[in-house]
Amino acid sequence: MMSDDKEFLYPSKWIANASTGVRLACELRMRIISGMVKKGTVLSENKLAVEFEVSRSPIREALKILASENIIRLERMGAVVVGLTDQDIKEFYDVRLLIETFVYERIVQMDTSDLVSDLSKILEMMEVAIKYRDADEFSYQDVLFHETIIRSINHSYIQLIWNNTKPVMESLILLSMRMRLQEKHDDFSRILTNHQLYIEAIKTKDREIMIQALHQNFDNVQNEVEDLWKSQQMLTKGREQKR
Amino acid sequence: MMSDDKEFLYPSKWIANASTGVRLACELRMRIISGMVKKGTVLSENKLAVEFEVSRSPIREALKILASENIIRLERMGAVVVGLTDQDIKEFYDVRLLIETFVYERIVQMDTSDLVSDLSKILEMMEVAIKYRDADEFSYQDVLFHETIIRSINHSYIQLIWNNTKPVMESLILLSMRMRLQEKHDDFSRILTNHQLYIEAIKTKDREIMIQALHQNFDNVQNEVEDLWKSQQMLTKGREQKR
DNA sequence: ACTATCATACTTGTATACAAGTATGTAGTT
DNA sequence: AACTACATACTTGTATACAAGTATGATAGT
Repeated sequence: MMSDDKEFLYPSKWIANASTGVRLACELRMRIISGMVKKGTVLSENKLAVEFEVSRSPIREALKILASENIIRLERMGAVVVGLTDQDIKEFYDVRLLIETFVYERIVQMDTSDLVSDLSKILEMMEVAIKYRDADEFSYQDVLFHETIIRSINHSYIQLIWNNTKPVMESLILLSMRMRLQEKHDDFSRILTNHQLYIEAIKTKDREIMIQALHQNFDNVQNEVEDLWKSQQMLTKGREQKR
Repeated sequence: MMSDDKEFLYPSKWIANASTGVRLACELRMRIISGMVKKGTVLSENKLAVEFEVSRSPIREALKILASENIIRLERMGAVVVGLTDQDIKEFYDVRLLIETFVYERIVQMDTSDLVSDLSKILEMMEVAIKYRDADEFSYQDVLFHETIIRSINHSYIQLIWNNTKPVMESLILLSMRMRLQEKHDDFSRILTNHQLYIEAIKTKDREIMIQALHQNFDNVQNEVEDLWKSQQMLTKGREQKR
């Protein structure tokens, strides 16, 4: 059993009833994307099993998951950490834009009253999360916001793409929000306004507004990337201090 | 070790040096998509292990793969076969269209001489495959054709989506081509003309031609779906005869 | 000093063992 | 007849054992 007395980057309550393998994947993903585990590192199943005090079975499961996300590369001897370059992150948002544009084209042909209601609820949750300075909860609701939009069109393969990209997005947002909560607190109100714009675009079915919302949202990309590198620097410093 | 003396739907030489788990995933995928394993069936790891004469480890690996493709659904007790509805297949081609359109927008900004050369080679391979009535080889080259186009833009997340959708596409094409080889042999020349059009669109960077090529390609969808249902009927009859 | 060979300590892939939980059917009770 | 309790035969998740292959380094020979 994976002991939980150590420090983990991934919020443990989000995966309380997941299998050990999935939990490990989430944690390793965070460590890799945050830069805590540096790219080029070779991960050995045995060493990971010892480090996390579990057997190789869940470790193998975790590595398979991360490999399917292109975060690591399974080779003959060991799993090589690939990580994310800023190029990767840009390309990641290419896909998000592609998907969300497609989804919106479906949404304008639907009855959206339920969806708008769901999104409004999530938006209020996000406001509460800010009020209590809970970056993790904010991230959770942020991801949920986009997931709710995507699920609404009931499209199996779009959903599949979402499932495959969600973990990376979740990690990116988590790291970015934790960073912003400390240094750039007024970013959050901009994010809220942007999400309000999403809702507006869905409610009015006005493509112009949607384009504006997407544009604003993805203008944040550059910021998030910067946050990521800062986050990595912070982690590095943190670790150096411990030595 | 997985014995290979039984009848398999998936071409064994395509996965000669893959792990047993991956091979099992390919075979199970074919059986599910072809309808040989009916949707709603509950697969048990133990029973599969006995049936394929392997241990549970590779079976688990295979089931994880199929679950990530939404072909099965892992539940508390057993893996439920989901399979593909015609709706799923339509949605599958939505995504293909989305991806290939995106890719083409990148391609028109590139130097495409190498790509055109690669594609021409594959096209000639396809011609040879037809000449020798080799449906499997034809399918292989067909999939490779599209994969080559997608790889050419070097986009990590588009590549990731391709990796996640390729297996299903491969299965669909395989089943469809095997069917057409018997009954609709002149379909193949239409497919070749269509692929020639793809090359033309890439060479000339003329969006009109590309739209035409995509249009023609995805007009085949309806045919492929029909082929799939026919293929299922054939398999069903074949199995009934054996009883 | 340099190269070839081989022992060794790693690696993954697969098989098996064990633990914990769940559906099912049966026996006993009301 | 209907309902409860429990034994049983399943299920998955995790741990461990074993097999086969690979990188590394030491050792012997030149």
